[in-house]
Amino acid sequence: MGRAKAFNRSEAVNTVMHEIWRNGYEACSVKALSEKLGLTRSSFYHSFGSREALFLEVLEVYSEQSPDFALNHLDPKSPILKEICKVFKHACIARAEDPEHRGCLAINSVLEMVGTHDTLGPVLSDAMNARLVRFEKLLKLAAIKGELHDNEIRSKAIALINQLVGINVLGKIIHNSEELWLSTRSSLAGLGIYKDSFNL
Amino acid sequence: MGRAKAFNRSEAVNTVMHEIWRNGYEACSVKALSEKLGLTRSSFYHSFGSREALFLEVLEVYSEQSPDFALNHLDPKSPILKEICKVFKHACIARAEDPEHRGCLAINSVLEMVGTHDTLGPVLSDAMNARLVRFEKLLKLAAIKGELHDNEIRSKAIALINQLVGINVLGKIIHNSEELWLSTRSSLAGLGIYKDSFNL
DNA sequence: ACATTTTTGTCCACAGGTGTACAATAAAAA
DNA sequence: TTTTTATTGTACACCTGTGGACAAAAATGT
Repeated sequence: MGRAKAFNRSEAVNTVMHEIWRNGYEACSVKALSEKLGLTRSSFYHSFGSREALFLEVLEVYSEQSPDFALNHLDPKSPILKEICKVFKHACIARAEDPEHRGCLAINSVLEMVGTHDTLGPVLSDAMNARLVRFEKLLKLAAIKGELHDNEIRSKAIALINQLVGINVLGKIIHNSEELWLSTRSSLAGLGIYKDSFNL
Repeated sequence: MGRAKAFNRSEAVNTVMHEIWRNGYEACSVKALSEKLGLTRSSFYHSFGSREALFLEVLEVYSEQSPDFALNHLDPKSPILKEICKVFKHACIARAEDPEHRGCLAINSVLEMVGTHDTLGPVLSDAMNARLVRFEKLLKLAAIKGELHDNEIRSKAIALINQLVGINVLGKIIHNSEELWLSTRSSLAGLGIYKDSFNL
């Protein structure tokens, strides 16, 4: 009953994700995306509703494959700080060694749309804040477990986001993951989050 | 001899700077800029040659009023680290308290164009690298003067750029300059660059 | 064969943008 | 007044984009 879909939806979302990642949201017109997908514009609108709706779908998929996704399902028994540091090292490698140096889709989008796009701006801003809150919770947990001094937790959480943002932008300029990581490690060590015993 | 210019060129460049700062380069079409300036498109092309040429002019003007411009003409006899920290505090205030939360024009442009714009991308990337080299020189000088350990200078210079980038992006999310500065101060202290005696 | 659903092709009317060209007008100095 | 330059108005030919409409074609299960 009924014709089968000719294209794999999640594959299409993935393709669009990479297009927006590479070129930014505004640079990806419905026409351009349709052509990339091998669809007509009519089919595009029929399948995805609108470019904005598709972006939200893309953002969800992206967040699940982002370097810091691991922090969402952290075992409370595991060494929190070490896991955080691992994520940062992973981010340095991912950003500096991406042959296209695209940075992080979410952060790129924050820069592009917070303050200018009426509907997507707030969505992105909220997503960023959620990341901040997540770091705050993890650091509090680490403090309870005795891995960290319990002072300036909020400041340190902001510092972590700050560091992550920096890595994503600097990855476009500095293409040497080792250099990026050594600098990141210095900063994390300064905050009392990296410890030499981690050996990363 | 000959008609006098009806509009102040540097005033116009300033207006365009604020437009690009607010909305990004690509969002500012020649038409939009011309209208903002109260010129026809013909006059625009006649006066500025092209949008790209005008952007380069804007970038130069911007860099001279950017929070970190002070670091270009630093008296070698002054306390280097303290001056650097002052610039960072100034940046926190400027970014968080900007009612429009535009961040830094140069960094926004890096995000928008490095990797996608053939001619402006490299210009922006080079400008960023120049900032990095400047921090490196300042830290070396500070080390010679005994203000700083002379190890990991390059890493620390990268960390400074990283911090500056982070502030510029986070200013779009965190609108509390005190919070931003306290976090920045923690990071700078961790790197051995901020010292309590600075009292900032 | 049939009903059903997806996908296509092709329109529409519209808004916005590019770069260039050229004649016309305005303002200032010689 | 004349020369010189700045600025305007207008036109061109073109490309890209939006969202929606509708009939036609293709592919599938029953």
